Amino acid sequence: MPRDGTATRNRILDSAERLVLERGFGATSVDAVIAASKSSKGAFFHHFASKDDLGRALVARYAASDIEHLERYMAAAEAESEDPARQVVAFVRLFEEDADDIVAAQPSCLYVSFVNERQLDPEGTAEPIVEAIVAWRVRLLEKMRAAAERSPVPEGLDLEALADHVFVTFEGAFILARSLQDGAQMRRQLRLVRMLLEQTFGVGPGA
Amino acid sequence: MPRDGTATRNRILDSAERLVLERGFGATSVDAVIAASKSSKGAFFHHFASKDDLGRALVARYAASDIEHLERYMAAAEAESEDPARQVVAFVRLFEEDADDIVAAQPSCLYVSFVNERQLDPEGTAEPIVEAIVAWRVRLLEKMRAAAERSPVPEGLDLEALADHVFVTFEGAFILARSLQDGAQMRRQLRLVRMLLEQTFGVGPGA
DNA sequence: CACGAAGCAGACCATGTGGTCTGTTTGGTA
DNA sequence: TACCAAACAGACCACATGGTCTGCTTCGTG
Repeated sequence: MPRDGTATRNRILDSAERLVLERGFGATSVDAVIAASKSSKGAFFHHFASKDDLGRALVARYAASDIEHLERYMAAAEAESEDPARQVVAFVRLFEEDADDIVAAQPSCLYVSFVNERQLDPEGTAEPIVEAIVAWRVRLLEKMRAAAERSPVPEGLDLEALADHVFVTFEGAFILARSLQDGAQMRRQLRLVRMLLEQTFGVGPGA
Repeated sequence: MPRDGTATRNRILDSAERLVLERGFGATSVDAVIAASKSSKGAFFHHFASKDDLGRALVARYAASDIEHLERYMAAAEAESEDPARQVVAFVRLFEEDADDIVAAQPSCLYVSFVNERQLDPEGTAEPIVEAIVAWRVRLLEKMRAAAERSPVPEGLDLEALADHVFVTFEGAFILARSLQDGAQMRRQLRLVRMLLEQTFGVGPGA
């Protein structure tokens, strides 16, 4: 294996991700990506078969990082307490504490760009996104089910919907924050959901 | 005033809205809009100065319709009960009941397309969106404040965030539903939020 | 009924776009 | 050191796209 081209490939992916998060995938030209990553047409199409191929790679990488993030924070939450209810709350609190940094680092969520502009084949791009969503759902749902067994929850509460609601809040808060151009909205929404979860599972703010 | 061109203009707006909701604004070409609306280049640029101008008109119309929707359902909710807490719950329930129709009629929210692909001048497009968001916030916040005065809510609850959370859930649920290609997710998320609100403001499901 | 402007049709244009091709450099390997 | 494939650089191309222009049709009005 001659020279390692992974560095260039990652530079392209990084630049593309920044641009897509700001302007959307359709509005991001490959020329713009090339300019931002200080590479060339030759380099780009050496590493990616097409623009759509870049899109697939972007989503795959983003989703993988997302799942990794989920597992890391879930592990940290599990280290805080044995009680599944407190674990769920701690999990959301960890994201809440990082909310400002998250929004500052990325003004939007990559999923939105690709889910909304479905000019890519659904098979190739939707897959990693669904995988990530399901990962969040499964991980949170097992905690919530365990928590619901220990302390009673409201009659007819849809735990699966509640598990998904964390993802829903993330996506919605991104849009709210971006619309109002106020990054603090993410933190506020996450704090709210954390409190609703504390209330639902009967977990007080105390240690 | 010669012949009335409003009909053509509306046909263009309707077709454009459908296309943008499905493929995003950037991925929607004016040629596609012209074809879908069975009009012509001449007609298009007679009614709209540019593609961006169409975008502004689309957002303005959508936001106005959104606010109208808000007021209509809020009035219906107010007709159901005198209790502000029950009014809030009823308001969400009305959207919950229409959830399947809403998702079927529009696979996404127009706001997302324009907030995410900010290739339009922020001044022209962001304005109506912010206006609509604030309208929802103000309308729900007054109800929630009144409800919070009657029955105690959890300490430190951010009522403004809770008011915005309805909008956040809408936007997030659109993305969830579209990602999973399951329109039922909207209804489930709205039902969940309704139950969380019932719980928060101490309103039982009974009449 | 003339006429003028709004409404509309469609050929046409300039440019930006995704993608190709040829050529050059680089670095591991026999 | 000769060699070769990977890694790039950048000119080039075909085409889609946003936008213009000319001209025709329709209708309210003097």
